[in-house]
Amino acid sequence: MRVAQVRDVAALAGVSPATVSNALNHPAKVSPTTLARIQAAIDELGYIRNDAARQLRAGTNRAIGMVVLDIANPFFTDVARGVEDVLLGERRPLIMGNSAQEPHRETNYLDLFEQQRMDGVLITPVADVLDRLRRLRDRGTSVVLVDRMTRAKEFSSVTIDDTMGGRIATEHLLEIGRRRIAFIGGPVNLSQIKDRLASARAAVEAHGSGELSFLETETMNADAGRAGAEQLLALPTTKRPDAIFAANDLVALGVLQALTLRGVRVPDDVAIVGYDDIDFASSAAIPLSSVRQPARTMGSTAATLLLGVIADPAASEVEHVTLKPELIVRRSTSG
Amino acid sequence: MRVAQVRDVAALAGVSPATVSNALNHPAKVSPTTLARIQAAIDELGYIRNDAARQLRAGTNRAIGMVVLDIANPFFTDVARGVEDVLLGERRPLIMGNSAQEPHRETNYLDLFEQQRMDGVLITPVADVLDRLRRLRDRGTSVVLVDRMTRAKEFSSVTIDDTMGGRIATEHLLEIGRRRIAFIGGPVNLSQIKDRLASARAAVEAHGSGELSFLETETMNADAGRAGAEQLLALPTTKRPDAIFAANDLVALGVLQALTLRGVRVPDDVAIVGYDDIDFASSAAIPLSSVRQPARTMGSTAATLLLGVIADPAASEVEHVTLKPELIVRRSTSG
DNA sequence: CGGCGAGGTTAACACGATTTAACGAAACGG
DNA sequence: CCGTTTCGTTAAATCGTGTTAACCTCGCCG
Repeated sequence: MRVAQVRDVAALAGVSPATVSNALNHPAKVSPTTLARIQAAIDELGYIRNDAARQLRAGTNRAIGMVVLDIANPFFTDVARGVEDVLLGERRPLIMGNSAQEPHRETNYLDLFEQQRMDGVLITPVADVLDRLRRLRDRGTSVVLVDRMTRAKEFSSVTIDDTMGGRIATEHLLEIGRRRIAFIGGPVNLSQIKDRLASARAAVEAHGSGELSFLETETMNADAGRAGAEQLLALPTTKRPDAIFAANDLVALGVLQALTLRGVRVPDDVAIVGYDDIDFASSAAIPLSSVRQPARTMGSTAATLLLGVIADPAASEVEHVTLKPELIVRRSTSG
Repeated sequence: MRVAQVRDVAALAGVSPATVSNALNHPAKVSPTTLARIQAAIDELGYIRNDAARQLRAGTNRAIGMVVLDIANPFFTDVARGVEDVLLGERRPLIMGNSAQEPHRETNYLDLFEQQRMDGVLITPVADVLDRLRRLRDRGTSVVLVDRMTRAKEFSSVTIDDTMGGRIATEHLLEIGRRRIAFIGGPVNLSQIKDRLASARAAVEAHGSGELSFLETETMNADAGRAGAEQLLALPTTKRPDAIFAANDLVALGVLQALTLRGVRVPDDVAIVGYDDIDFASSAAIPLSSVRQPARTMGSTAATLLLGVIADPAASEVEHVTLKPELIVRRSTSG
């Protein structure tokens, strides 16, 4: 069955194709009566415009591409929700791709977005894709970075203040009387980890008493948390930490599980603070204190920033928004 | 800056545009030496083909669209991973949309996929979109249903055997000596829930002794689990269940949390079985027994099925694949 | 030496919607 | 009554690639 086209609609409505196009894209230019006739014809034929043709002629694709770092991590799906919130209002489709932290997947999606001549792209980069992003921009696709910043600062970005996050978590542990704090997470070449760790160290130092140890992991999932906890439990009792600061909630949940299974009381023996405040943090057997990252807000902010750049790529300044995290205290640090 | 086109590449390589097109799409038709010259020109200019033009001319969009029911549910992100696994190998981009169980979002994505003339669509429908799907198919877009089946059976589908899932979970609870089993989940008009509940009832009946109560919830998240558990705890001790079968792991985690906080011992006082075996099930403080759904396999199967239909829409029969779930026993049912 | 076939290349058109410039008709004022 | 403006409509050109049928150039064989 042949699919209805503009000229079919035009024929049925008794006007020319150009008028149909005007009706769809510039309704003000068409008289109300013909507008109604055209709409009726569209409904009758079930006409749906061919977006490829529209795109080719218009030279622009209204869709926004997003490369998510890890779709299995609730933090990033929350970010995506925030982006959707904004784009839906603008009637712009969101094309989401999952790089799963693999550079070749990331490249794949960038290729796709480049071929599609997208209006804009949001990305949390895995590999070094700066040159790719520059090329995208040169071709007319606006780019905003999410949860990452480049040194050169040539692209707008939205990040969350990790220095503050590390500080408030550590200060909280110190305030409830803990002195031997262990930080679990990694790898340390992630700027997020670096910042959280550094500010945790600074907080301990500023406090005067207490000490901070660091247990680096390769990944940040529950397995890493379990392994890290086991390692700490192997220490002689006097050396054992009385508080653990996990680099994210997945790690914290792993830690919590390992401690529980070994009969260590949380928070009495060991307090735990996580990071991200994913849904599961509050659903844990012992609800987890966590540094809440405004993930959804980050998504909506990034989308808004991107729309601004798209609206006027030349004029708009490069802008870096830093959002503030917030400590959510729950049972795991307040026996 | 003007973007390089086929004719620019052709000019630089000293051939005609048609030859460049042949080099890209039918390399066998072009001599190796000119092929090399063209490739060099492409690299030098950084040429990237305009997919809108390709699509318009070819009348087909290689991308596959997927409408995910709830991107915040790890079960569905696992399904998506399975789909990706297959499509990546075929060099077909996956365009993922999240309906978040809202009909208007679902419609939005279907509109998009229809305008884009996608080759294929995978969907876990929320609302009644059968007529939309039929129209898609009539326009040449193949459709495969994921985790759902229509009564009319006009579309291929992949589902998981919920009857079996309900049975094995219940039999397991009976085997470890539990007799008062409560099923928590809903809404009951979901065929999944209906099947799991019915087969749980059947299993209890077949066993001869024991009873099954049903606590319906409106949604299936941790909050619903917490609320349900509170309700059960309010019962007089003799009426309290000694086992809970939760309709999914999110509910089960909520139940586990509520019980733990109230000092109920799991599994000694109450055993818990969940459903889905999401990552967090094994990471819970008390690792959760759960009916594992082969989510990733479901995704890859659906994708494979879809590719088959796309390859030959006329010849291929409508096919329904039912995958078998598997019971994973952990601490929550094996003190 | 002429005809033939194969492989490689080319020119021209097609895809479906949008835009531009031109056009006709109605409305208006002098 | 005629010239001008306004509004709605139209024919034709355009976007960048893929395909088709024709074409050219060799090399080969009779």
